[in-house]
Amino acid sequence: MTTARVRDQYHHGDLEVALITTARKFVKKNGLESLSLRQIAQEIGVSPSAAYHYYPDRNSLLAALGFSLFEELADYQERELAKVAGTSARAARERFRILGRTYFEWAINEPHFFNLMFSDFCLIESHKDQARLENRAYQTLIRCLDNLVDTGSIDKKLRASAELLSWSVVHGTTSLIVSGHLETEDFERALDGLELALGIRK
Amino acid sequence: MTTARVRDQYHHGDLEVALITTARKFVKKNGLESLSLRQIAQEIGVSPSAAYHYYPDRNSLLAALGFSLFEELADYQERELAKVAGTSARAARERFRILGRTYFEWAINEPHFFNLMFSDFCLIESHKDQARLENRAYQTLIRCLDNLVDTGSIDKKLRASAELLSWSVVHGTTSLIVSGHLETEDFERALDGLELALGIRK
DNA sequence: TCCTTTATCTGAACAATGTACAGATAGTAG
DNA sequence: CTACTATCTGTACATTGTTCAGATAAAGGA
Repeated sequence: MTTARVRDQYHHGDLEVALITTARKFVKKNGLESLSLRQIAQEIGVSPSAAYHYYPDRNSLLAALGFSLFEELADYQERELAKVAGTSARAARERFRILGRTYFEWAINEPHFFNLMFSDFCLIESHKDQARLENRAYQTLIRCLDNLVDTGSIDKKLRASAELLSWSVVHGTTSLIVSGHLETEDFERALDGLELALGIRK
Repeated sequence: MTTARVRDQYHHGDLEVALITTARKFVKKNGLESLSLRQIAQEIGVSPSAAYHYYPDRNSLLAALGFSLFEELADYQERELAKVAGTSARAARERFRILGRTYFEWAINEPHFFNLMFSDFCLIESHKDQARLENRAYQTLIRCLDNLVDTGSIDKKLRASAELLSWSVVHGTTSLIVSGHLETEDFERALDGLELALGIRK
């Protein structure tokens, strides 16, 4: 009976996570511009000023949501990567491809999330939690590239540049497609080109 | 005496461009989030509702500003490119480098502009003027890569992928640096890696 | 069990914003 | 000089983020 009495009570019980959850729902549907604290509060069934006990302002809520989305993306990527085990060259190449594809699909399926993650809102409290989140995805990429080196599938001369190139090609095409400057099919073309340029495929 | 009587008159005379000019000034300083139609109107010395004669809403004004910034960027790039003439391999490589660097510097110097250009606002009336603007920068890139092929500075096997790779690496690193996910120095490192991967430099 | 303290939320209020609309004003064409 | 049209004003309204004094509930100590 402790968890059931959530609504229509003076004390909500779990307002802090309810705020993010509801904000997530609104951003998913309508993007960040139209996100309203008052609508969120109304949806939860709480006063407009209740949110200010947990977040100093609207921007902070958006930032918190944004950072949680980085974790969601990393979770998704690791889940998909885990499906392809093995130490073969073929497996290493497929994991490299999956790493890029999951990033892209995440952005295509939830463009509003992608926009939030790389907006000014997720820049405020930078250089702290952010670096940790960043590392999680980055370490995955490094492991992936090391696998490719181990299986002799990548030009060793390019190993030092490969991380930055891979990340920027994947993020760059994704960003350009989401913002309507490239076509959806261009992503796979870019991945092909990247593998060619890195010597992963002949 | 026709151009002087601009302020404190019932008819402003050039409100349409004044709106964009003033909007430009505000976005440059404080970004898009805080841009207010009323502040713009006040700065120009005009009623809050005057803008609606030229733009149906706030988004349209931001879109118009955004598209004009694409032209500004293209102007800047072509101006800088023109400084390096010649058909030598060295000149071709330098132009390639300048093309990326101007894109990056533009974004670093005016991050708010960059954010607007690739925001949802500049996506509304897509597939029309946008394609034309896009082409202008894209044609410049193609000419640049053709020069590199002519001077034998680029791996012919990679020519087909080179456009997409170059554009996405430059835009990707720029976007990641502007949003605080990479360091400023990473841009030149990425360009080095790109030239290495494309066979432009050994 | 009662009382005090603390965390949590409400309610009313304020200034600022985007936008709509009826009307005023000024250039322009006849 | 008159009629017309483009341009801008003034007022109004709903909505927003945010503040702050106070109400309410939970927790802790006697």
